[in-house]
Amino acid sequence: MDKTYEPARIEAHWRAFWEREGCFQAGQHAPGSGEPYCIQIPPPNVTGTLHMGHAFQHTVMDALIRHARMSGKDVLWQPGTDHAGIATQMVVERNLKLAGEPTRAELGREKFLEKVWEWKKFSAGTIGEQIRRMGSSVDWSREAFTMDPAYNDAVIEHFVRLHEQGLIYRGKRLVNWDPVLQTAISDLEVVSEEENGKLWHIRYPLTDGSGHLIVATTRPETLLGDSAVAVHPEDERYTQLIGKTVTLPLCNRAIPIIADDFVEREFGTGVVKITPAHDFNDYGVGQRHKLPLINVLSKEARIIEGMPYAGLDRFAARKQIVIDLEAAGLLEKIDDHKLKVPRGDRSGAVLEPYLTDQWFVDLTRETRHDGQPGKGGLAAITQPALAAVADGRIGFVPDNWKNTYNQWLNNIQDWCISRQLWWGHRIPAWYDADGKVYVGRSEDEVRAKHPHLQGANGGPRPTLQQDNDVFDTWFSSDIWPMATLGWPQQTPELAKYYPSSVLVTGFDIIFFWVARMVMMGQHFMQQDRPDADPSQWVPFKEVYITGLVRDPEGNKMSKSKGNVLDPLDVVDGIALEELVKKRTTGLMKPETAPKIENKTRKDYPKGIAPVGVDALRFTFAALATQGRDVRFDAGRAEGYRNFCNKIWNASRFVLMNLGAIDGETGAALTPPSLDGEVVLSSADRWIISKLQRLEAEAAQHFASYRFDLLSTALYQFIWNEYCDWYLELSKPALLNGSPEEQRGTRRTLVRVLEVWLRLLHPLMPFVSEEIWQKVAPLAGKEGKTIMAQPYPVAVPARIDEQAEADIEWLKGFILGVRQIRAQMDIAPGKVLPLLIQNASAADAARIANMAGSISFLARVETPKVLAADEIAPECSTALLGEMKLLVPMAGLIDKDAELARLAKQIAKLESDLALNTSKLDNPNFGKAPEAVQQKTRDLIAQQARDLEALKAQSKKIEAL
RNA sequence: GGGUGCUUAGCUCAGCUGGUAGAGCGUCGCCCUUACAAGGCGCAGGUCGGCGGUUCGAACCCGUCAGCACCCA
Repeated sequence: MDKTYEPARIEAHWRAFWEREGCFQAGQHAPGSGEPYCIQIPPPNVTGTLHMGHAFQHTVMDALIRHARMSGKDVLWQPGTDHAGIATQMVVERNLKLAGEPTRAELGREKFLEKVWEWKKFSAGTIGEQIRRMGSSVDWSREAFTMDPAYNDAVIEHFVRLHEQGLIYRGKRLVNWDPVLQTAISDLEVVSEEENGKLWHIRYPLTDGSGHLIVATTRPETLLGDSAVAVHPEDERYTQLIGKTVTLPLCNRAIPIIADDFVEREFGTGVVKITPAHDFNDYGVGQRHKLPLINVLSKEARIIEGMPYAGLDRFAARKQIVIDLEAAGLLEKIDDHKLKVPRGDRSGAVLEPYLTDQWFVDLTRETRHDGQPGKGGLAAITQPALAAVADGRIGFVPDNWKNTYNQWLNNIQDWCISRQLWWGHRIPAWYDADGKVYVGRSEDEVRAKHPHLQGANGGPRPTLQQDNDVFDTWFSSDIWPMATLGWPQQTPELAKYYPSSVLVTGFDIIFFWVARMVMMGQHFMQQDRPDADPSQWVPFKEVYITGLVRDPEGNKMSKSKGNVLDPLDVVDGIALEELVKKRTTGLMKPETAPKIENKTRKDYPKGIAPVGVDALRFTFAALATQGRDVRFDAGRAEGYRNFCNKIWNASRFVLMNLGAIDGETGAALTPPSLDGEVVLSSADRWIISKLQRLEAEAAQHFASYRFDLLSTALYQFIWNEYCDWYLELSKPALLNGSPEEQRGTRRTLVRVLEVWLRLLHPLMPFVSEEIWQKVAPLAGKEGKTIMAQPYPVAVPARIDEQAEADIEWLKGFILGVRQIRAQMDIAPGKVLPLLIQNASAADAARIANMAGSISFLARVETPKVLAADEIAPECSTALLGEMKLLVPMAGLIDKDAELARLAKQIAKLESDLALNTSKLDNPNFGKAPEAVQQKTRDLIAQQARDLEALKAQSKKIEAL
């Protein structure tokens, strides 16, 4: 064993070993129930790389998975990636541009898709490598991709079935249109932020020449498509005008003045223009008042042919229209105005409400949209999804996230699932020459279903044209839990692993993904398993919502902000200059580079030190509190790297003391046998007892997903109990104990170590495996890998309260001496004489039993217990219960220093005592439970006794 | 406008059903003590955002105010 912990070598070795040995594959299990346990990875976008958020969630999932595997479950951790339609298409287009290759349009659909597949192959490899390096024990043999042929079939199947059930419709609706990407996007992909704009006040002359109305608008260019102007029905300023018409400026069309109570009287002039084809509110007004829809924009957001200003971009048109209105004397005024501008979350382009034909999933109707008998989407999909959480078949952790889920489902809109992209699942709909649409699993199926499409009497078949569009990516990941297990085939895997045990994901995709998986999973599995318990319909039993990883200032990490970290840069370390370079190259907005550089230099002045995978994983676990933000702190990761080093060295100590390695060289030796009689000391029994408590705690924290508490418990036990105390206590025992005692201590050293390595394994797989391999045989354990060993379970019978009390007493004893030593500036190596006054019989027995430990740890001579009538010399004092620890001052301790030390203790004790006394003096304290009262009385007695002792001591010294 | 959180030591955060506030990192002092200086030992540091209420007792429950954050419209 090397003298220092070097993670890189260890990690590479065991990663290869585990995969070679097939340790991650589903269907195998340690001795136990073999009950299925399944997690499906939230599939990362195939184009990207793993970021800190992925690494965090993968840490959590891998901990759960390794814990389940060690607990004897039949474990499947399903990996895979998502084709991420828009994102991927954008990335590939950008790459083509950077490489100076032909554009998407120039390539054409087929050639372009070849390019995307090339990129996918490369990118998926990177992601897979990252997942491997983090030690994630996913079953690679089952890796899935949302564009795999089988997965594709599942996507088509779920669309066709929904269509057959009347839950899909195609319609001309106003959708969010991205004029840059030239596709529709769903409400969820719209980001609205307040921006500075203008409010133009425009005069609309009354057609009868009796004056004009002033209309306030933020979008003057849409005036070309106005169908009406509207006022509030109770707005007295305008009531007499309702029903008249105004003449639309620049167009000379007469449009009606209508009344609708959606108009806010306080906004602008209280008169608004109504443009039903270019505004969501106006669309509703148009429906209510049967107004014509006048489209004025093309897909690129230019004014269309046949309109004034034809060919002008929307913003150019706005400028020109304002100029022309001004020239015509129709512009009343221009105010500054803040407004919410909707932008596409991918392109950043200002979106247009745009009238196009799109496919929708009905989620809002009680009955079928087409009037056929049967349930509509509200009854068939949305309400059952709400019920699954309401009746507890799906639980959220933390629980309050169900509010977010419910709120969204209660206000849901129909889902626009078509996208005008090339990369994705092409919509299985075909159009005949008349534009009539047929939906089916394939063109053949469509023709088979409709005899008139087969060609009469062997004549030519009518041509069919497939829909050019693809599905929204989320309309394929919504069946991830089913499709990765083989659905729509009823496979054994689907039978065994569906529903999965838990979904681990961030709160930001509760709507996008979680809710939609529940909707679809339940809808289809209810149909496939009509007789099963409803708990078998949902896609997962629990949803564990993690926080989002943020930078040290609490900002969300994003490439554009330049504050992203590659988890592997934390693992391997990265120099500042390299990190700056990484963050400032390939930016969408190169002008932000200086700012990013400054922030990087501020956040990581020395770069990032390498910590290894185990330390990073442990850091994530420690940060996995129930909050919604996780601020990543590289210093914390370094702290846990040190923890790894501690583990490493503690293990070296154990192996050395068992004769299994050479202390100097670290070379392996043949250790002497530990067989034979053993005697366990208080310390041995104490650490075994503490271990039981740790095991119980670990079980509890896994059950409640409290990885922060789990990591703290492990850290405390390993460092503060096992290393700080038990290893130290073992030293005198190994030096001076009888053969039986030595054997007892050696055995306890190695067995307790072997157990906590297993406890630690789900969080720190590499270092625990590396050490376990060496330690296990000495602890009488055999096995190929720690991965397949049982996760330790507490044995309550091994809790030893007597030993625990003994060691707590010992710790207090040693602390007392150490405090005197440190506060009196006595050299640590100096062996002190020690007198004991007022020792009870129990104290005396403990002193006798643990004399070796006391001398070694406190660096004192054998304590001399004074008889009741014996007079002590002048001493520095520490109290332990009623017993006094006395270090003679002669030649060691300064009188004033001791007085100052005592005074401080006295002051603290006095204030504590006053507090407790006043509590007890409260006449109503009698209402408190007896146990609480007794505890307070005991405490007061103790404090009073200590106070008296210290005061007496102080007086005595003062008198010197 | 509707909703959900947050405010505890210099920093990042725990604090279970209300019973004299905890951890890690950092700071300070002493130490290269034969597993570990990526270490050991010890100390310091908080009127738990403000105010009010319930209670014998409030970081915790209720109300209110202030500040911050996020989501939805």
